[in-house]
Amino acid sequence: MHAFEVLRDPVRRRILELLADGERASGAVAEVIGREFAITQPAVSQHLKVLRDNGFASTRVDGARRIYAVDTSPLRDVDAWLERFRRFWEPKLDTLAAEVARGKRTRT
Amino acid sequence: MHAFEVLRDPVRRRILELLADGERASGAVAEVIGREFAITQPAVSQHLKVLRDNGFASTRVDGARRIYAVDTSPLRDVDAWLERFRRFWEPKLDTLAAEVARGKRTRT
DNA sequence: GCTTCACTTTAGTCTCTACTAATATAATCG
DNA sequence: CGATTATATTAGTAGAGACTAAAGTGAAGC
Repeated sequence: MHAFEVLRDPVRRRILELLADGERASGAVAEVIGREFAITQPAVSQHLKVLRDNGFASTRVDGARRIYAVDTSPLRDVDAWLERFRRFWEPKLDTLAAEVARGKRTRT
Repeated sequence: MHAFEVLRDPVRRRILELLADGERASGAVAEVIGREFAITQPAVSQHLKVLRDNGFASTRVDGARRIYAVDTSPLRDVDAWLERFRRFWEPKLDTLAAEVARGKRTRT
């Protein structure tokens, strides 16, 4: 599944925002998301599965809990796709700045 | 419609890539896309409409032709959303470089 | 060892969307 | 004007996917 298809769903985007602030147990995510979007715990679990299956999140077992952490590699793909459009809104960067902005390391 | 919902479709992403290289008539887009994705002209026209309606493209009339140009403002929203995740893959930039990378103008 | 808690998986439904075929509109050309 | 070219719109359909309810799995507590 393509990164943009995963990110299409507002619930999944919100889950990633939560995880960006630090890892959380499935139940903790379900509690917040369930409240914000009025969906059930299984629904949240299904979204977590999509995120897992597509490399957006990883899990760690802690007793009966599953701790989720964000994995940003697919987001980098999105960032890379945007690359070709950035010149439309970052037109005036000089060469060095452009290099840096493009993520090309300037020193080790 | 949210930017990610628009970008979810690979056809629409490809159209934006084409338009990023320069404006094109609807028919020219339909010709390339129709060949690459094996879909009809009306299907491409419908995708162009979605892009128009959501601010990803603008049109100019040229006789019987409609010339499409990319409009990147919604892509900037995507870029902005990615912002909070960038620290995961751009951890070592010094302050100045980070400012530049973030698009905050350093002069003027 | 049974009950409870934390979470996932499955089955079924309903809505949404991308598509084709057909039709409409509107400019150009003979 | 009538035919053709360029493009958009409409109607209808099939498939995808997000949800709920219910059932399954497995660790923890008494």
